[in-house]
Amino acid sequence: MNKKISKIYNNAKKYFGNLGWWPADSVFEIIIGAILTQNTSWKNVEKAIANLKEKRLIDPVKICKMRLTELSVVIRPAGCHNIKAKRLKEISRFIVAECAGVYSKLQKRSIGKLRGQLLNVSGVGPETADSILLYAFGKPVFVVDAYTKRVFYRHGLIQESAEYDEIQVLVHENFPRDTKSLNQLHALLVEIAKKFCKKNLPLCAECPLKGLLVRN
DNA sequence: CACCAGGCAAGTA
DNA sequence: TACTTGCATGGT
Repeated sequence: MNKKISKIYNNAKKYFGNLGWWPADSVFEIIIGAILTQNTSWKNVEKAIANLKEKRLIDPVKICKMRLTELSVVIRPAGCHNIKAKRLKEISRFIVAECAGVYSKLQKRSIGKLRGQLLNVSGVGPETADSILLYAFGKPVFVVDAYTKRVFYRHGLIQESAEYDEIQVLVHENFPRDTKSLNQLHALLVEIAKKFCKKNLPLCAECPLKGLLVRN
């Protein structure tokens, strides 16, 4: 077990403390958020979710029945609203078909099976699938995103060309495989990246991980 | 392979 | 003030 990821985790945690990520009122709200946040900042997603809540639309059956154009208007602040409206209907159809809103039915399935099924839904790629597995279903899965990739690259853990699955395997093999730790690790990496590891800029001198740095 | 869909915050000139 | 950048996925 390479200890580097745990060191990143410990240093970042000293700096940011416990982050307690992805608060939401329901499993389905998390699933919606996972779709809406694709290529989009969370601020914009919050506005779209607020619109959905106001109209009592955090409900897979209602989203299935709605007209695409109507849904599109409600989620507009999240960007790519026409595409994402389609994707919300796709994932809603999956939820209704597979569990009719009884999420414990899905939760009982293995990570491998559920991940495969989620990836089979149009508009759900690896990051979205893993976000749903971790945050909605509490499965011990690491979510790779642009921020975590950048932090790992700047600390010499991966090549710039490293692909999603490779990065995920690296974490799964070198970090405790439990839901709370993986949730916390992802949240910490995002905060580190935003504050100290910005794109196209040298690493900040104040970065709490700088002692672990091997390049840049 | 490159480009597009679309919004908004945050950063920079 | 006005321009630029970041940001997952699938279709063209």
